[in-house]
Amino acid sequence: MTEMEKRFDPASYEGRWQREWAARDYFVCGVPENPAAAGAPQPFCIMIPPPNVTGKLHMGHALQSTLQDLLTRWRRMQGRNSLWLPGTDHAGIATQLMVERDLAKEGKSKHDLGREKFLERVWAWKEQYHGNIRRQLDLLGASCDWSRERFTLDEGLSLAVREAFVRLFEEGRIRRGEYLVNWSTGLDTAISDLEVEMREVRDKLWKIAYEIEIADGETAERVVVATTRPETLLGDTALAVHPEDERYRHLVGKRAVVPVAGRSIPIVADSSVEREFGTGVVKVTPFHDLADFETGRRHGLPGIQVIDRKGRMTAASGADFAGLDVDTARGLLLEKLTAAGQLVHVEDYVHNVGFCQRSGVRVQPLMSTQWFCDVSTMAADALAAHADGRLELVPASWGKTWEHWLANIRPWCISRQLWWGHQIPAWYDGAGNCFVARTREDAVEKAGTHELTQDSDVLDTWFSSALWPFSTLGWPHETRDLAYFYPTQVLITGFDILFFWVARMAMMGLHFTGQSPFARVHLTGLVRDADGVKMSKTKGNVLDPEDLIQEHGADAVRFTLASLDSPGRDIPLDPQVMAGNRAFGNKIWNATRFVLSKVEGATIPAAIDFERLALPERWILSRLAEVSASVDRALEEFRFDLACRDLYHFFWSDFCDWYIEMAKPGLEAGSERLLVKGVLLLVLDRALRLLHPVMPFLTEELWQKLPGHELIHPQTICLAAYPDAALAWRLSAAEGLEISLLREVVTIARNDRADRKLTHRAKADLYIRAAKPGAQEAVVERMGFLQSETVLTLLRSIAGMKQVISGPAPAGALHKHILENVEMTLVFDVEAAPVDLAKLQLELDKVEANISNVRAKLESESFTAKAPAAVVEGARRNLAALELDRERLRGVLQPVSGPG
RNA sequence: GGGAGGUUAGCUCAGUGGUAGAGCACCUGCCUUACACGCAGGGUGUCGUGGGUUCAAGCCCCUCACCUCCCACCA
Repeated sequence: MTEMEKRFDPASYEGRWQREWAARDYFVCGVPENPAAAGAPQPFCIMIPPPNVTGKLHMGHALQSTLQDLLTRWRRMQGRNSLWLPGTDHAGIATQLMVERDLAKEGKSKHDLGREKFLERVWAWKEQYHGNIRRQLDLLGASCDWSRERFTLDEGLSLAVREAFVRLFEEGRIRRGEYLVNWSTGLDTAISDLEVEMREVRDKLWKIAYEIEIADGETAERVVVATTRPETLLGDTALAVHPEDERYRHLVGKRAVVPVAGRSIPIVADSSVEREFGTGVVKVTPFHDLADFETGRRHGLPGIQVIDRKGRMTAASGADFAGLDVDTARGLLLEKLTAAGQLVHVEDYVHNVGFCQRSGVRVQPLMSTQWFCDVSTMAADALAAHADGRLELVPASWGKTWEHWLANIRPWCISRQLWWGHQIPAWYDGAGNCFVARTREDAVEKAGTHELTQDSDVLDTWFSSALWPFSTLGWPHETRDLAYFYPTQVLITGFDILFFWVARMAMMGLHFTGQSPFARVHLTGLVRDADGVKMSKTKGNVLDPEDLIQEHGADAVRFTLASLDSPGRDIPLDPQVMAGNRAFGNKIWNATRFVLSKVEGATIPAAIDFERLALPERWILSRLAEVSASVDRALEEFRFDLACRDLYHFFWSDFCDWYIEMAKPGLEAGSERLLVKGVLLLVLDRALRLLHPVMPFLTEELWQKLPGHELIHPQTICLAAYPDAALAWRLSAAEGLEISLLREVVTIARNDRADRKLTHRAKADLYIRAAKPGAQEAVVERMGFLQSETVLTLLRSIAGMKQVISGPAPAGALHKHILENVEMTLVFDVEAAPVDLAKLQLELDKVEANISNVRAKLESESFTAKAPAAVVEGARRNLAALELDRERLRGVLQPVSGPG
C-alpha cells in the first residue's frame, strides 16, 4: 500500500508532473496517416491568443489559458486528437517601446543606433525574454504542443503576411494614399481608429469673431465661431453654416477673414452643421479635424497643415507660431485675439476627446500618407458567417456588438511608422513609383531596376495576428496540418479584443480560406480585484498569477478562475476564495489518503455489478452518473462555473461527507455489503478523471497512486478516458425515497444533538409510530428498512443510534419529528438540555402561516381548476403534512405552557 | 445619441414559471481513529422600482431608476 504524505503540498508535485508530461510528449499532436479512415480520431484545435513575446502573463492570460487547457484536456481525454497550439506575438509598439526605454537608460535613442542595429537589439531582447511565457504557461499546467510553437515574426508567418498583403493589394483592397489619420505624437506613428480611446475632458469653448469681407457701401459685420482648439484656426480654409439657418443665409458665398492670419476664406453652407450648437457657425480646418476633412472634401476646399508630426506648429502657421508646441501656440494666439478684440467669450466645456490608447497623448488628426485596407466586403462575409451560425459567439449577447461594428466598418489604417514588425512589401524606384511584391526579387523584376528602396513602414501588429489561425498551420502552403486542424473549434479570448483581433481573424480567415477560422468564440470577462475594481499598476491592486500559483498551487488558481467564469460577468478575484479552493485540493488529497488506507488488496474494478450492490454504493454510483452527465453538458456550453460547482459539490458533499461516512461501517470485517472497497476506488478514480481538466496536477499525482490505474491508462491520467456521460447507473424511485429517508433520519439525529447541546457521544433510540390513523403500513415499511442490517449498522455508525423501536416513545420524550405521516422520536441515553420552546414557537408560527397560505390557494377555484393536477395534489399533500406538523408542535408546546 | 450587460443572503455569485440556492464570511458545539485547509448545526432575503400576462413570476412582457462597459466627427 502506498504511504501518502499527510501534508498537502502542491509544490511538491506540480513541477515534477509538468516536466514528466513534457518529456513524454503527451501533448504533441500530429496528423494521422489516414485522417478520413473510419474510427480515426477527430481533431480538436485551439489556437492560443498569442501573448506579447517579451511580456509577462497577467490574470487575464491565466484565466483564458486555464479555460483553453480545460477544454483541450477534456477533449483529449474524450479521445479527440487535441491540439492547443502555443505561440507569441511580436507586439510591435509594446516591444519597441520596451527596448527604446532600455536604450534610454544608456542615454541613447533608436536613431543613434539606426534601424538595422536597433532591430538586432530587439531580436536580442526577444531571445532573452521569450522563454518567460512558456515558463509561466508550464507553471499553470498548460498542455500545449510546444513542438508547434509559433512567433508572428518567424519565417513561415512572415511569408503568410507578405502573401496576404500582396493578394489584398492585387485585389484592390489595399491601397496607399494621403488621408487624415489619427496621429500619436507619443508613439510617433499613425494609429487605427480602434487604438483611439475617447475620454471625457474638461475643456474651454472659445468664441472668436471673424470679420466678414464687405463690398464698398456695406456695413461691417462679424460672425462668432465656437471652437475648442483655437490654434487650428491658423489652418482654417472656410467657415460653414447650415443651409437653412436664417441667421446666416445672407453670408453664404461671402468671404471672411481668418483672425491673426489675415487670410480670406469662403463661407459655405453644409447640412452637417448643427444650428443649435455654439453660434451655429463652424470654422473648417480640413487637415486637423476629421469632420472638417469631410466638409472640405464636399466643398472642394484646400487644407493647410499647421501642426506637424511632433505636435509643433509648421511654417504654414506663420512666422510667429512656427516651431511652437500646440499649447504655447494656443496661448500666443489667444493673446493676439484678445488684443485684437476678437476673443468674445470663453466658457467651460466638457466633451469627448480622442487619446492614444497606448501612450496616453491626445490624438492629433493629421494628413499623412498611409496604407489602408478596405475591409468592407470581408466584413460582410464575417457578418454572414455569424448570422448563419458558422461563427457562434458565446455569450450570444455579443452578437449585436459584432453586427454593429462590422456593419459600420471603415478602412483600416495598416501602416505604422515603427521599426519592429513586418516591413511593408512595397518598393520604390528613384521616380517614386511603387511596386508591391512578395519578395525584393519580384519587385526588381516588376520595376526593371535594382535601384529600389523598400517602404520603411511596418504593418499594424494586428495584421499578422489576423492570419494566426491558419498562418500557424503552414498557409499559404496547402499543408496536411492546415487540411486537418483548420478550421479550429474554439477560440477563447477577452471581449476587449473582439474587434482588434477576433473580427479581423474572422474576416481574413473567411477571405483567404473560405471558412470561419473558429466555430465558436468564448468571450471571457475581465479579471478584477476582490472589490470588483479593474486591476491596474497605478492602483497597485494587480495580482500576479505566478505569485498566486506559488501560494495556493496551480490547481487552486485554475479551479478558482474557471469557477468564476459566468457568462457576461467579470471575474472578481478574492484571495480568500482562492484559499477555499486550495482547501478543496486538501480535501481531495485527504479523501484519497483515506481510501488508500482502507482498500488493501483491492484494485479499481474493471466492471461492477450495479444490481448486487447495497443502497449506499448504488446511490453514490448514481450520483457519479449524474455528475458525469452534468459536467459534460456544462463544458459543451462553456459553463465552466457550473461544471466546477457540480464537481465541487459531488466530491466534497456527496462523496466525502456522505458516501465515505456510509462506507466506513461497510469496510468493517463481517459486513454484508459487497464491493465497498471497489466502489470507493471506482468512484475516486472517476472523480479524479472528471476533475483532471481543471486540476491536472493534483489528479495526476493522486491517480497514479490508485491500485489498478495502469489498466485504465498505462502512463497518465492525461490520456485516460473521460468518464462516460451516459453511465446507466440509476436508482429506482423507491430507492430514491429510501436514501432520502436515511439522510433525513441522520439529519434529525444531528439536529437534536445540536439543539440539546449533546456531543456526538450521546447515543439514542429511535421510536417510530404512526402520526395519524391509517399510517400503520408506512410504519411497518419504515421499520423494515431502518432495521435492515445494512441500514441499522449505518445509523449506529453515523447517527449514533442504538435501536430502532416500533411504538410510542416513553413519556416525557419531547423532541418529535414527523416524516410522511410517521412520527419519529429520539430518546438519548444521557441527560439532555431542555427543548428550546421559543424556537419551537417560532416554528409553529411559520407552520401556521404556511397552512393558511396553502389553504387559501386550495380554496381558490381558479387554482384547482387551472393548475396541473400534480401541482394541486402536491399542495394537498403539503397541507396534510403541515397540519400534522402543527399537531406535533402543539403537542410539545402545550403541556408546558398549560396550567398543569 | 445608439447598443450591451448587471441589480438575488454581510461579500462574490448560481437559479430550468410551481413555497428562494452555493461558496466565503459570521455564530454555536465538536481534536468522532482521511482531513481544524476539518466535522456537525445555524438564513424572516422589500429577488432594484412601478405596472402587465398567468391559477401561479426571481424567471415572461412593458416602464423607470441606479451601476459597468462598448460604439458614436455637435465644433
